[in-house]
Amino acid sequence: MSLDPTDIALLSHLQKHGTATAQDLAEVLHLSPSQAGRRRQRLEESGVIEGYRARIDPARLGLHVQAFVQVQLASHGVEQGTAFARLLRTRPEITSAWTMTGEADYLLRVWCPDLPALNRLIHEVLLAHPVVARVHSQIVMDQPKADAPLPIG
Amino acid sequence: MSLDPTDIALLSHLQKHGTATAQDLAEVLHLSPSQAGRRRQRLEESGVIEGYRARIDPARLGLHVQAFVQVQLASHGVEQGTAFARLLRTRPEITSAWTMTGEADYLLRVWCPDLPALNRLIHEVLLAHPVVARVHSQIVMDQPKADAPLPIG
DNA sequence: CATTGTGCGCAAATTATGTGCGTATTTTGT
DNA sequence: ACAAAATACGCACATAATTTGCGCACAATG
Repeated sequence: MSLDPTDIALLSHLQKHGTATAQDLAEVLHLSPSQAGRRRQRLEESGVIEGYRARIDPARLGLHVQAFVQVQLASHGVEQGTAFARLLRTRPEITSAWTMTGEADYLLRVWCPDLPALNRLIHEVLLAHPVVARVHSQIVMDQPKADAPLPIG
Repeated sequence: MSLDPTDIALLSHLQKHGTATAQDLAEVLHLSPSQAGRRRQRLEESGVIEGYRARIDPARLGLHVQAFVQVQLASHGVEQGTAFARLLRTRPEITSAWTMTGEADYLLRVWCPDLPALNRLIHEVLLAHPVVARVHSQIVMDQPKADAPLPIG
């Protein structure tokens, strides 16, 4: 499926205003509400739009500590990888995980209520896991740009 | 404002299903649609819910390269900080930026169409800026866990 | 140059939202 | 412990949004 400029504008708007009605979109796109709705539906069904999320203030949930944890595994077999991937999936405080070029095997983004909780995560969950060799954690002090929409157009 | 268990359940659901109707929420929470809607409204107005976003498949937008860039500034005055913060705001391909404990001053998460574009970002935007002293970039190879909801409950 | 396909707006049926209102439940203060 | 106040609740109904069918216009295709 290919995206025309109207699709791009629609995605760009929905990325910022996820609850925009078909009528709102119609105004932005200079289209009728029915047609705007049909385009959205098409983008949802084709998977370009993966879903919708409410954004919640972490502090209001008591999540006061955001940190990045770099993890090195003991060895680099397929088995170790899947075992660690399983761990990632089961821990909700790990909200994102990446593998990257460079020295560390994994970069984790984690949210915890406080420093003791982060400490427990590191020592009782990550380091306690047999495939984990080393971790290095950095605590977020400030987030001058917070999860902005993807660059479109 | 304090959050009771019903609020938590509501937030948890909206965080995954941002377009849930008041009726959907009513079912999940064992509440009437009107009351579910009122709770949602209250959480929006009080700022607990910061907004709603559509999640878009980056690859479908042609964004094939995700990377993290660590940046060290030339000096650490307030002026350098605000100058760099201004740069962050104007560049859409930088979707997040953090300051953290440890050696590097900033960690940036960036999305680019391809490696040449990332290279241009680094050399023509970041390193070209007078306050930037050093950058170190790591390209994401895989993301085993992708922007999961915040841990609630 | 005809045919096919795609995108469009309109209209109407269906579905969802949101507010007034009266009742129930919980909290607060004495 | 108990009365008063505050908060949360469901129902009903008015308003708003969605989502189809349908016919028309325009562009691509052969």
